[in-house]
Amino acid sequence: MTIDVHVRDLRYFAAVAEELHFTRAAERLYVSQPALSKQIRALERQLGAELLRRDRHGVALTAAGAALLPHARNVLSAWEAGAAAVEATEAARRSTLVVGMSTSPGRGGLLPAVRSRFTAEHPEVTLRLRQLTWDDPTAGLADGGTDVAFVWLPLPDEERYDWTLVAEEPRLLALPESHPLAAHAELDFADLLDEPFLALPESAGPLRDHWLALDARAGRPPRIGAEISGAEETYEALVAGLGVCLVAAGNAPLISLGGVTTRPVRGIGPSRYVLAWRHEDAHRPLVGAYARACRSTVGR
Amino acid sequence: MTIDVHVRDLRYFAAVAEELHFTRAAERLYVSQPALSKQIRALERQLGAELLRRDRHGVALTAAGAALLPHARNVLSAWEAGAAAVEATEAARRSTLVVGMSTSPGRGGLLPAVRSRFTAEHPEVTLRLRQLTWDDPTAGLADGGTDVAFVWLPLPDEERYDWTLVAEEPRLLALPESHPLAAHAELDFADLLDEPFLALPESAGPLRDHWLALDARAGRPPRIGAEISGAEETYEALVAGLGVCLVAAGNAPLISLGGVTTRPVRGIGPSRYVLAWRHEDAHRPLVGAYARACRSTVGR
DNA sequence: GATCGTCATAGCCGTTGGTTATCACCACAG
DNA sequence: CTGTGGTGATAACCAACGGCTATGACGATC
Repeated sequence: MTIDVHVRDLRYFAAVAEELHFTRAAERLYVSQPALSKQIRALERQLGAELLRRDRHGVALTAAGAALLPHARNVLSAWEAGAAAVEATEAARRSTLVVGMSTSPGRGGLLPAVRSRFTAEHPEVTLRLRQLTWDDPTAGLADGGTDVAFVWLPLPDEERYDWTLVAEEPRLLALPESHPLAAHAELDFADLLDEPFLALPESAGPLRDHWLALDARAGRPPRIGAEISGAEETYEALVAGLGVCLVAAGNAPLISLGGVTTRPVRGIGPSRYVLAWRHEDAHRPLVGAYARACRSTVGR
Repeated sequence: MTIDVHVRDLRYFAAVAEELHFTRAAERLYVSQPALSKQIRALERQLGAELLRRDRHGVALTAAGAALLPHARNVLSAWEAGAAAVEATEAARRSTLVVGMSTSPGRGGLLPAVRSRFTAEHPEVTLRLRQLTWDDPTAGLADGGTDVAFVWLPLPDEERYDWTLVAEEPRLLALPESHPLAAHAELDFADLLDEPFLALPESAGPLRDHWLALDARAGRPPRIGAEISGAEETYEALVAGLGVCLVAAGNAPLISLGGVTTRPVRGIGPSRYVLAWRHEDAHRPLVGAYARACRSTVGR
């Protein structure tokens, strides 16, 4: 059976113990004298001990009060430190922006350009870059690990996020150079329905379906050759012949290395690459500023 | 502008931070889960910082929460120590009885006899003896310095105290052997009305009047030779011829030293020596026990 | 696809913590 | 002796707090 106390009451007690005068202490604490009187009595009742003796000659500490006073001060300073620590952490958070991304956005120095625009406007802000795996299609937005993120549409829980368009790119088919279909300069998606595909993890949700082009399969389930959650992994799976996969045109260079190539595909739409943030963060100045910096960099 | 907090809320927070599970923490804290949830949110609102992140995968500490946790533990342990200190002090007070007296009660080993009876009944109790000056006719009862006290009636604020009779003794006149009145074996108070008297301090109130035998003066104000607030002082004042004074028969030996003597006085009543305590302490076991020990010692 | 378990919300109610107005008491000046 | 000023305590009132039960939204699981 622990007995708790309001830190305020200890502050009140310490003030009275210092002043040895209720009215003056009440003034110092910006409360009325009866309120102070009542709170001190409540504290005494709660502790089952008389802390202050009031008589004709004034106010004096009792033994119990004298025993409590240093501890009360300890509690007060401990709490002060705690509140300050939270405040400091919070201030750091407010002046730090974490940018999430799955693979590098690349695309001709987009990231450095946005950074320089942003830091020109907010030189005091620390900009942190965070790379996340493909398990999380929101690149850290969902769990608060990031404040803004470069991601591919569609996002899960779409209404929870706002975004601004970075690029809209056609999807190419990535496949081993040795693959029979590599002989064609351009492909038709209808010819790929039976091909094993490399797929994002289940947790990627609608984004996984998008890169499988589920909407172009008329209900026929795709064959899954392997699951991939990184660029190197994808390259290895392609070389190993585990399957083929769609990639955005802008990402083609990342995997078009020895033994892997890409081909245009008819019959599927483009993909949209966006900078996204949580809807509830829309008002945060840094989020807005970064989005603006991104927009004006892209729109140039 | 200081922000206070209820220690309970920190306890709640620490519990959730340890369990990382609201329902389990609520059980451990013996509160309902909604109550816990609400209090944590209130704490977060008060601090203006998210302390815990709740999402599909469970509960996790945020940076602010992690920053707060050790401080919260500090506050909790500081308060625990404070409460324990008060409790210890209070326990000591409950097991200590402070006995006040102005001069030694003397009277044939009364004090040791009461002590041995009392400690036989309460061997665990510390009995402290405290000597007080004649400025305080209640011998420390008024300001709480003592729990019980051997005093002379009448007391100021008589209704505030209870008492049990120790002795009823005639009042003698103490005077220098060289004084003309010392020639008589017995005196009449009417013959003393013009004598300068030694008086207790003003603060002694009605007791001062009693030792001046004000009620036997028919309104004629006494002549005050000096104020006295101790036995040695009284002896010196008598020897110096500053005045005479009344003393209880039982106290006569204390000042009947070289050059000072006492004589019976007709026309004034006796004095009552009592063990007294504050009325509000009447129920305290130790007070009652001491009074009982005193009564049975006296009544023997 | 129903169920379970999680945390959040709603609505209710006794308690708390503040207010102003007033009292009882004492010291002190006239 | 008698006002008068200043002390802390008390009364009456009221908004906010802190707890409860019941219920909801949402994933995870079988």
